[in-house]
Amino acid sequence: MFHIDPSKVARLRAVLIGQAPVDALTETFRALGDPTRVRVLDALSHGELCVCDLALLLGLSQSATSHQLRLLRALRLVRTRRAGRMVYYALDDRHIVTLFRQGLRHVEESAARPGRRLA
Amino acid sequence: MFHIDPSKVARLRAVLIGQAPVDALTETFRALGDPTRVRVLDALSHGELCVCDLALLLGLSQSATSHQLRLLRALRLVRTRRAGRMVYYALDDRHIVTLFRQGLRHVEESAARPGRRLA
DNA sequence: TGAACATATGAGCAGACGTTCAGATGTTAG
DNA sequence: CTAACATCTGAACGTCTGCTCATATGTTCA
Repeated sequence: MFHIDPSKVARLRAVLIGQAPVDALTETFRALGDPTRVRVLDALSHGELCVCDLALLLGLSQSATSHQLRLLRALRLVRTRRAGRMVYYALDDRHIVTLFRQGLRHVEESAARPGRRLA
Repeated sequence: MFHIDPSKVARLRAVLIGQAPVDALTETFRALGDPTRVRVLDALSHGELCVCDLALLLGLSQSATSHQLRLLRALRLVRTRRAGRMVYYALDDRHIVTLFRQGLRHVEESAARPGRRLA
């Protein structure tokens, strides 16, 4: 394989982020890269919800909802509050909403431009 | 399945974002949810690169690099500039960098807190 | 305690994803 | 034109993902 400018590549290596941040970023974005989880976070951005109401809202089974919430919790995107047998889920912090809204801004602006898609 | 507050759920339905924004958001975040693509965008945030140098930088085959760039281009995250036989890729707009950096801020702050993980 | 309830979790499966491999496309130089 | 080159693309393959199903955990109330 041929390369135009190996010295530029060498210089870049020193600037790029390391494996740990890459992996953390990937995990976070991957969590947001699923329609169900996007809808979960959108719903929770309006306030906490118990698992059963969230399941009703999204038209999901209780099990599927719980599995997704578990994943989001492991990534610290949501946190829980127990109230008797119910468990209420909420966004972990304002950072998540910011990230979410920034993504929305991108897709809205992107949709405004003429677009080509994959086959 | 039982539900605590169906009326709250009904009220929420009117506020949630629709399917088109959900899908667009999902697509965008999913594109960022892969370590290879995270590294591609990180690299391109420092300036445009041709496919071969990008492949060298990331230790990927030319084909794998091209496939990923194609995906990123379809999502309007990167754009191309042809110069002879070479094709240079660059981030499509500043929005992408913002989204990327906001994600970084989250994972850095999140890493600072004590964390629990999945099994 | 025991029954009912709300949620959590493990196994299994169909579909999606990222890579490699082989070959196509489009460009430059002779 | 042909040869060399840089990139693109389709097919195929192993892996990962998100769901369902069945069951476990932990709570409340009689």
